[in-house]
Amino acid sequence: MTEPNVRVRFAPSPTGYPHVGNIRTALFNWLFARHYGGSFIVRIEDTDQARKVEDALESILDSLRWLGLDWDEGPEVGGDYGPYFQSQRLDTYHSYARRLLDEGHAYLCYCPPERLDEMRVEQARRKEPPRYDRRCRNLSRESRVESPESGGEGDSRAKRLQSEASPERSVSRLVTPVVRLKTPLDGQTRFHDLIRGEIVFENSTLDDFVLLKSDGYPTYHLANIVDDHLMAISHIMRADEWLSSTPRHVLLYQALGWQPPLFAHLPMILGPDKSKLSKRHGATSVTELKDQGYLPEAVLNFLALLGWSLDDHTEILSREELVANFSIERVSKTGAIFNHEKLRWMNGVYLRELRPEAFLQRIMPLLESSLPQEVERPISEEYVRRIVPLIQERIATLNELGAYTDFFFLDALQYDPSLLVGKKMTPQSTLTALNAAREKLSALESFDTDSMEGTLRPLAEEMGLKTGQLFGVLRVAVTGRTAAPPLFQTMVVLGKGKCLRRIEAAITLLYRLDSM
RNA sequence: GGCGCAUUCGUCUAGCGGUUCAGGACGCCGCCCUCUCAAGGCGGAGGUCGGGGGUUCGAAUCCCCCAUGCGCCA
Repeated sequence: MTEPNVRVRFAPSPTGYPHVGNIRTALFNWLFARHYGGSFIVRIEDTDQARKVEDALESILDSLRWLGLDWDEGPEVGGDYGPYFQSQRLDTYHSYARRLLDEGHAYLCYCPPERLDEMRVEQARRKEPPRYDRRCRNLSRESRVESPESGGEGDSRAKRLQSEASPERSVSRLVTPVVRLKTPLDGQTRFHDLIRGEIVFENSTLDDFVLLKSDGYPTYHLANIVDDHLMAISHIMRADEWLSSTPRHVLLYQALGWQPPLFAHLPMILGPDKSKLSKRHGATSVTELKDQGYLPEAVLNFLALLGWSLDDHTEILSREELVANFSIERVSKTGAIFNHEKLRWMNGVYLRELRPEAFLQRIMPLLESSLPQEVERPISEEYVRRIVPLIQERIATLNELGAYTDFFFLDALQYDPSLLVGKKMTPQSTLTALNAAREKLSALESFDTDSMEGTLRPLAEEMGLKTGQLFGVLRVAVTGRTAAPPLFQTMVVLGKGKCLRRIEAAITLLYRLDSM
């Protein structure tokens, strides 16, 4: 606990569903904050109105809650540094843009989009980097007014916002300029990254980037810096992809006379093709993982290990252990491919670790919702409690529940009769075996595993069958599947009556199969 | 195109100059257990540490160059 006043933030845009990469970033920030007893802040970067998605915000917050990543300040909980929605902080951005303008660190740019487009096309043709040519950087006030291209349009609201930001109201009434930062023409901008060390950029490779857009909204750069400073953020932990824009941010901090926070750029989460993980790689949102039957504690553990490790052998870590051990020093530099197979394995580990009662509580709602219509509701908890020990170590995700449980609830089984005929067996021998087993079982007074085993094993021998052959036939008859929990235990749960009925049904099926 | 970052088994990673020409995990294969499937146990295949130069008595570990990948800039 050597870092006092740790304040970190997770700043998602509500433009889509909670991507695992973003949530992993949230997780690292949260772990860092909790490790040092600092604050974890959620700030919503909702200035891009065009890309806003309706339920995205709720979905993101739900994901955080699902994983148990609680925030100290932000939506729903408030805090001393609010508001925590950037769309409610426009005035703040405007005042800082104005200040930069007043102090000569920024200028108004009247270049219309068409000109910028042409410029880019031309730069691309000459294989030059696309950059703003600083045409408006040294314009006098008069020439701006007369600038022939400056007939920008825009809705009146945007103009109003712009005029608030502009000290030159007479000008801004005619056009809707953007505000650009006056980037140093030479020299270097350097900063220290906690994960990657010293990073240096030549200022000559930076252009005069936009701070305030013509619609009156700030760019990511401006809003970010202003908010991080005003919210007293101590460390910025964000994805690698922002590394390239960090020199711009540093320059902005300098222009505003502020001390920048510490930076730590996290490795990204990649798809199997090593490109940034996206929808086309399959399930990428935490919501989807939840729907696929993954446990939050497994996802948390898995995500923590994507880009961070404790040592050379620890794989399973609880939330508390993660908090206790997390450190930026052990964050790796390279992007990590999201490996579903490993997540599945880990989920199985967590599923098996659950106390039977806890496991029961997790699966009850799923059984209620996913079992076929014809199964009577409500599902009996008592009954499921007897099934739990038979399935808990056999499923790796909650979604695999159905395959292992439906036959416990169904009345009549649907399966391919040919499955009944085992290895090195014929329909005839199967039929004989089934009939014999039915007789033995129906004669049983106590329908328990020992009794069944005590009569069925000798029966197999009598009939010249391997136990596996006999049991296999019965398994299919009783469960409709070739892979199922242990036969006798399954039969005990099902009960004598149901088992005998199913064996009889199997015999009927075999007759039909035989006569075909 | 420019700039930046990265490069250890298929994948996640350990390794921070010598006790590691490389350890663990997932996945894969085999064996054991076993009525099937799992779980579990044991074992195996899989990396000339991207390539090339240095530095050093000694480098996966330090430096340089190249290649490749990714990201940002539109």
